[in-house]
Amino acid sequence: MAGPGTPGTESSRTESPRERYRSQVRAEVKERAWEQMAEAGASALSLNAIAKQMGMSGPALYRYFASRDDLITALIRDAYRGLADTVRLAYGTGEGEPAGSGAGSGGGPGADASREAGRASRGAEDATAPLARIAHALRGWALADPQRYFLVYGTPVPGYHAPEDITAIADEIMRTLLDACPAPPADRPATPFETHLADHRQWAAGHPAPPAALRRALSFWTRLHGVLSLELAGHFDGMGLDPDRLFAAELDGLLAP
Amino acid sequence: MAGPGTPGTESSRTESPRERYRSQVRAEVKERAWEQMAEAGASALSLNAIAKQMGMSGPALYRYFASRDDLITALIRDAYRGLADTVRLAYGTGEGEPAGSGAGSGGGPGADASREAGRASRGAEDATAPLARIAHALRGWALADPQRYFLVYGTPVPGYHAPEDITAIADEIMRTLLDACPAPPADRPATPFETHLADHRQWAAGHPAPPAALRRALSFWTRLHGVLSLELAGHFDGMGLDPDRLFAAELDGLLAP
DNA sequence: TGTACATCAGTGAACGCGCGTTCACTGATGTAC
DNA sequence: TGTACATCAGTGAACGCGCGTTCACTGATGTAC
Repeated sequence: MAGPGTPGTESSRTESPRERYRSQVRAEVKERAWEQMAEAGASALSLNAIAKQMGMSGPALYRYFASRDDLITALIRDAYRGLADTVRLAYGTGEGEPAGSGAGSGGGPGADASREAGRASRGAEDATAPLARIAHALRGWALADPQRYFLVYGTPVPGYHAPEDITAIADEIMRTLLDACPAPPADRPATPFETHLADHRQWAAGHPAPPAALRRALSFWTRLHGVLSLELAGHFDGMGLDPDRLFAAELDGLLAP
Repeated sequence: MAGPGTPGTESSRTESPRERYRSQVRAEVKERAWEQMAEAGASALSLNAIAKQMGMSGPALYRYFASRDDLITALIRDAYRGLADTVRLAYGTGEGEPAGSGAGSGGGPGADASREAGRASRGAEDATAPLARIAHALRGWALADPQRYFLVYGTPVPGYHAPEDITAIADEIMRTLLDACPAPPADRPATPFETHLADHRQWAAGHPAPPAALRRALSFWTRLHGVLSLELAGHFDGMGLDPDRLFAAELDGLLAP
């Protein structure tokens, strides 16, 4: 269940040369896969096409992925992992992923290192600043590769159920959001919906967040996903408005009372 | 460009028997297509499979649709049309689409008829009531067939550009939202973002809505899409919370100041 | 009312394609003594 | 350091599949005189 200190997706300490090579090829296959997806969408992903692009024969890829579905699942996992790391990093350090970063990475080593240090060094900042940083990091990550975002939050494939280790990453993302939600004034009475949430918080099991924070984390998630996914899908394109400002306005409304 | 009184998608007045038959078959093809999409997603849609299911040979369908893409475009158009009609109807009458209505229809005759009557007969209702009605109708429409909703607002196919008549329907939806947005107190100063919107309102060209209403219509759209698309994609599934209440809460927050 | 013709729905065969995947095999790389 | 063996990456041929789409044709339905 993704304990602390989980190593990066591929490379791990003390690999043999062969293992290193395997990791490299696996990584390149995925990179080509992302390129293909960016060009024609997830449904167009083809093992043979990837192999050809890499100068190999089709069957060769079966040394690295058991099947096409296996590759896709790996991509989904990497997307979730990258998103979780981006969010966690933005929460912890005051900066999101470096602006122009490509689709690859997945938040390798170094993510853990600077986290707590960053938090401690900040003085008394606005209580909502972490959420704001997360929001911008999230958007940056999504804009860098919209199809990657949609692989996480886009149109579901009717029969598909993500394996447990992926849903664990999804939970991790929600926990980070909860971590980032400021505690509300303790005297305010809980709304009926907040009470409902307090009674149905499987997704926040074990987290000390109070009802109002549950509510806020949920709103943060659903509202930002709303603007962001419409932007990524191009629905604002002919409208004339500036998506940056729309996002900022939505974020403002979210952070203010 | 979808003027007033546009007839239903297929059937039109004084059809010859052959034309009627054509319309029926076209409609059945689409119905099977929706079924197929509901089972395995849009990418799995196959003309041959539809033909087999209808007891015909594959090439027969080319009498009704010029190509697979042509069929998909027709489905997208119908989805937009159905959504626009649902929203317009909810705005005009005080009721959304009848609860259990299937994927077919597309808001045939009768929609225009009862519209204005319904508006007139209501007394002094809350100014936000139309938006609330639209919201619930929207959700009902989406839950009735999630893949249909995602065909409109889901993961985009990278190269695809919708034909003009479809984007016209999208505009129509926005206009209805603007119609439904209550006028704000005239003395409140516009926020910077509202000013920006007032200066970049291509999507609201010709509509008399004031800046605050533009803002509200946009928020309505993005925020409801946020909750709804996450719900439809199943992201709330293991979380324990009640999607009905989450939606209601988000709607409340949207309608209150 | 009946005949001649045009329209059009649907068929079956065929084409070419690219897909995922299996299999037996070659050749290079690493390991053990 | 050198030899014997095991591991494993990659190949090429092959299988079966279903897809979209074209084409020449049959047979039923509608239309004109």
